[in-house]
Amino acid sequence: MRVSKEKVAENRSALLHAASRLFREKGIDGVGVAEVAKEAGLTHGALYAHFPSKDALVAEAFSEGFAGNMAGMRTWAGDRNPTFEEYMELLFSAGMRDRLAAGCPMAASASEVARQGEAVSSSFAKAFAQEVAMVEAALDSIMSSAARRQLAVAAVAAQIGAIAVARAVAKTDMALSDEVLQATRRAIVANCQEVIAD
Amino acid sequence: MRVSKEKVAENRSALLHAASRLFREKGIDGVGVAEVAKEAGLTHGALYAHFPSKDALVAEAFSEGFAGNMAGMRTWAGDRNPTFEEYMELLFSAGMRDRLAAGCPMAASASEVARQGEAVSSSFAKAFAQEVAMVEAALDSIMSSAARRQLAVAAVAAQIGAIAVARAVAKTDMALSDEVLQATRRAIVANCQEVIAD
DNA sequence: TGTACATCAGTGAACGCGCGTTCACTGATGTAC
DNA sequence: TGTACATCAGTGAACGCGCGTTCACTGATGTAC
Repeated sequence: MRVSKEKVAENRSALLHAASRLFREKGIDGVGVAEVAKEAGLTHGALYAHFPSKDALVAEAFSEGFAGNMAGMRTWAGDRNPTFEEYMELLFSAGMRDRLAAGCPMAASASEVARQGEAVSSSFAKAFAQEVAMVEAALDSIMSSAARRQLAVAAVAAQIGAIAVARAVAKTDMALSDEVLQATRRAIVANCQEVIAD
Repeated sequence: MRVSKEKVAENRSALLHAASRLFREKGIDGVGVAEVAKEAGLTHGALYAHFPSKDALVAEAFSEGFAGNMAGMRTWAGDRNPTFEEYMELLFSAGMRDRLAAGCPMAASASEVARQGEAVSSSFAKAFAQEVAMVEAALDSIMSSAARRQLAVAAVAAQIGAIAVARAVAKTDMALSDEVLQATRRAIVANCQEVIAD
């Protein structure tokens, strides 16, 4: 039966949130449209009134999840201006590794995105650029803009790798998992300090 | 019909090679056992005479693929002793990004491994440790062993992230893809030089 | 060395299952008068 | 404001399909005598 315009928007949002959470948790191929719809309190048929295909849902859910993550980081930052080191401590923390469902969708899906369609790839690229911009803004203004850009790109790429590796080995070697986060963060932060010192 | 012992070993090897290649190319969930068996010149039923389940095949195929990749790197190194910088140039190259089927299985499956069983996680951890050891051996002996270890762990984790990100955005933004590889490699190499300079 | 037979890798049909997607239908919402 | 009706989000059965796994069967291999 037809539902109110408010309810339509609400359902669409519920579908995106459910999809975003489940894809991060179980992988894109690991979750069916029926499970997403059920999680949102709907049946699978209703999903196709909102999205033309699973692929379209994946792309939108990725943007949604990333936007939520960015908002979470802005909340964490509050009104103080976190330093680069503080950002890195957050991004490479055990909490980031362990919060799969609410964490960064880039780290959760990095290797899978390469096999998805262009819409998903484009969403990923946009999200990456946004996170780079956020990190760049936290970098000391002493640095040249080119150096800031390079360091921010390296920091975000390294973070995605470190989180993915830390998650992959967590099931069998927690000490290694912690070491990966710490070592990668220290290398990135040390490089930042070196650039400033020059 | 029964086949000779040599043929059995040959078929098992063909299954592992096909699985290893296909999983990297299409993802673990993206390839069925029938496709793997067909690629190896067998029917799907035969696969279960060699492996008790798909999960067991995945774990062994991962080890196989990683061993092949390590062997390839040793061939590339030859009898000269590549420097850390040379290793990084290889690991962060466009060729590494583009050679999905023959490239490093860690970068191809990083985010998927977190959702697999313990056998796969254990295979991943072993492979990671081996690559770290290889990179560590290339590091200047001036460094303390702790510093070498930290730098090698960071380098391999950052490389996995950079390759995964570079592949994810390659479909829509090749300039960004190239930039990610270059920026991450430079940050890691610069950090190495800084450690040496201290 | 030759023969009889147990072994078992490989075949291909079949299993139940969940996938993404479609569609006839329902009935409350929103709109035109 | 009240009524008649078109719209369309949501339902749930059904589609063909490929999945991982099982199993009765085949027949060449390997072995025991």
